Amino acid sequence: MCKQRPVVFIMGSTASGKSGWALSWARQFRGSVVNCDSVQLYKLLDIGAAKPTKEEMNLAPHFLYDYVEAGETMTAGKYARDFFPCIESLPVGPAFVVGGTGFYFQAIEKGMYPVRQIPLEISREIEEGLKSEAGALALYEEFQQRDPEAAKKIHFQDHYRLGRAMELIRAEGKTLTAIRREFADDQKPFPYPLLKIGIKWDREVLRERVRQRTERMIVAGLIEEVRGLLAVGLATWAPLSGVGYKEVIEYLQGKRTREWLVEEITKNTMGIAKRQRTWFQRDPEVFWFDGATEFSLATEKVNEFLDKSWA
RNA sequence: GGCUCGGUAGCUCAGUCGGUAGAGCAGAGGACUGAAAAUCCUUGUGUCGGCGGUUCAAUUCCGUCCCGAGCCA
Repeated sequence: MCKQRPVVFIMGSTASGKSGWALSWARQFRGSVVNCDSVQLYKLLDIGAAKPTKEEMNLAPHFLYDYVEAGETMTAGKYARDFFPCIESLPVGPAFVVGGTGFYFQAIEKGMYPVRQIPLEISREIEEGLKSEAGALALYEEFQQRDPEAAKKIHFQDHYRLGRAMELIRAEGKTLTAIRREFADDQKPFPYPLLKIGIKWDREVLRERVRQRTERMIVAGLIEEVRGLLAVGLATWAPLSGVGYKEVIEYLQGKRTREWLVEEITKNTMGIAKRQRTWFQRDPEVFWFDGATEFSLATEKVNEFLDKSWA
C-alpha cells in the first residue's frame, strides 16, 4: 500500500457554508469536491437544492453533482455504490466530501446492509397493508413477533420503518436484527484516511442566513424552476415534496402570499437543520468549528491532516 | 356617543351549565441502514384583559373600566 487518498467530510446543517469551505479547500489544497447531499445529485434541481453554481463548480473539480436523471429516485445504497468508483477516479489530490445528508455519509463510511432489492409484489403487499389503521397494526404485531428487538426501536406510527422492516422479513426471510448482526461481524473500515469537519452556527444567526438565502433563491428564479419541473410532468417526483419545492408548489396552486412562502420555507428549512444537527452531533469523531469565526482554525486542522496522510 | 361580538400558551382558537384550563401551529429535545430536504417519537402554568361584587370557591355569573372588530348614529 502506497499513498492513499485523504478524504475530508464536511458536515453540518443546511446554509452553514459547507460548500464554500469545500471549494476554498479544494482550491487551496488542489483537491476535488464530492457531493454528499441527497438532493444536489439530481439534475434540474438547482436553485431549490442550493446547488453550487456552474461558475463555482468551474473553480475546482466537482463530482456527484447533477448526475441523476430527474424523475429517478436515488437511495443511500445507490449513492454509496457510486461513491467509491468516483473516489477512485478522482484527479490527484484530497477529496472534500460535502453535504447535509447524514444518512449518506453513514452509508459510505459504515456501509449498507447487503440486501437485495425488495420484489415489487412484496413492497406492494406491505404498502397495501399500511394503508389502513387495522392493517398497519396487524403488520406491527407481526413485526413484534418476528423481531421483538427491532420492534422496540421502531414506533408503530413510523410506517416507513415498519414497512421496510417487514419487507426485509418477507423478502429476505431475515429480521432486521439478524441482518444487523451479520453485518456487524464483517464490517469493513472506511478505506481512506478520514477527517470529519463540522460547521456549527448560533441558532438565530442560522435562521437569519436561511431566511436570506430563501429570499435569494426566489429572486434567482426558484418559482420558475418549479414551474418548469411541473411542466415536464415531474409533479409527483419525490424530491419535489421536499422543503423549498413543496412550498412553491403550494404557492403556485393557491392563495399563498410571497411573504408566506419565505416564512414557510425558512421555518421548514430550520426543521431540516435541526434534524441534521441531531444526526451529526452524535458522531464523536467530528471536529466542530464555528461557521462565523473559525474557518482558518478549521483550515489548519485540514492542513495538518493532509500533511500526515500524504506522508 | 349607542348597540353587538370578541379579549384564554409566542400565534390561531377550543373549553369550563362556578371547583384555577386544552388542541393545532411555532419553539425545544430525540430516534434514524435503500424516499433521509424523508419518516417518526417526546415536550404546554398561562396574573384565562384590569379592578370590584356575589359565592365556601370566579377564568366561568354580575357591575365597571381598558383594548380590538363590526353595525347604528
